[in-house]
Amino acid sequence: MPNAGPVDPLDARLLLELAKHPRATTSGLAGQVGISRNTAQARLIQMEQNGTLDSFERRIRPEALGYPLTAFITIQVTQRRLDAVADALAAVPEVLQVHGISGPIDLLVHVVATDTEDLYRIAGQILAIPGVERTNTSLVMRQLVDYRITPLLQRTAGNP
Amino acid sequence: MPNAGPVDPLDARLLLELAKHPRATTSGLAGQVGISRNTAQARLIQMEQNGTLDSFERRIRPEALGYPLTAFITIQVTQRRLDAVADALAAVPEVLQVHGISGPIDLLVHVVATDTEDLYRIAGQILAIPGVERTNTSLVMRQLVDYRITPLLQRTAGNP
DNA sequence: CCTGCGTTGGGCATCGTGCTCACCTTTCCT
DNA sequence: AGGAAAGGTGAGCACGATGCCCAACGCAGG
Repeated sequence: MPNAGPVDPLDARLLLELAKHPRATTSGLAGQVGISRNTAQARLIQMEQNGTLDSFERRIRPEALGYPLTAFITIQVTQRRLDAVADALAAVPEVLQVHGISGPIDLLVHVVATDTEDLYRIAGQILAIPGVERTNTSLVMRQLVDYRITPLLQRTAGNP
Repeated sequence: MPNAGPVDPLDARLLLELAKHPRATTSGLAGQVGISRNTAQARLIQMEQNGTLDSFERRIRPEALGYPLTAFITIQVTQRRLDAVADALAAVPEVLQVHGISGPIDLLVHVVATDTEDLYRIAGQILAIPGVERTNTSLVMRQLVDYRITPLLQRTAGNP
């Protein structure tokens, strides 16, 4: 498993630059951050391998693929069927991610859909999975804060 | 706003290759997909600009920054205070994303923390925001399905 | 004091990039 | 049918970036 990639301030500054300019070259990044190209290259390769960076899939917007609707479905599962339910969820293409969470609700499922009808179909498909007791679908109507991690990066970088 | 980037099967195949090899070169991708380098380059640049691709931030793992805990906090908000609450949430670095959702619960907040104590502090900080009526914190204990979008990509690519 | 470890600057051959062009095919419009 | 528009192709070219090597330096811990 990906061990904790201990990101030091130097790495953080490189990542901040990358967040601003995803297509920046290694040499360019080195210049911006003020380190030698060799060091920048070493750090980047290391980060790509030690689990600091997630899959490229994260950058692909479902909207662009024709799935403009996002919803979160909470699931209560018959105990001891968690893994079986997870497998069944993984078989649904529109399921992007499944979290096992604490509390009365067992699963939080991140799904996308082409339209409301499609979402209804997917919700039904999930409800039909053996072991699924109860579901609750919440449609995402607005992104009030878009995904960002720069605040934490700046903290690691020693925010100047 | 990013208009829908209509991803065609060719784009999808490029993205699938990129998902497998994030550091692949444009020339390499063109070879793998079986198109000319010129076309691949044009498609990639276009996707980077028309909103098909999300920010690079998405690929940075919070765990690597020293935030191994992930939680989802649901919030009920005093109506008409949504934007004010959203602004206050955006001021919390550990808040990665905020969704406005349908149903009795108004907001779904994605947060990370260094440990449980840290999470408790953040939850308290959120509860103290004027307009926040009720919160409910669910700790993510396991990723039952890791984020993936390849199933949808393969569908777009005309899954062979 | 000495030994690793990471950074540095230099250098080098190769490859990738960004860009331009002429040419071709397909599609759509008149 | 004719013709324009859009997108793919192969070729070419100058420049920069890449991957890799090495000797030297500063700094930490033993």
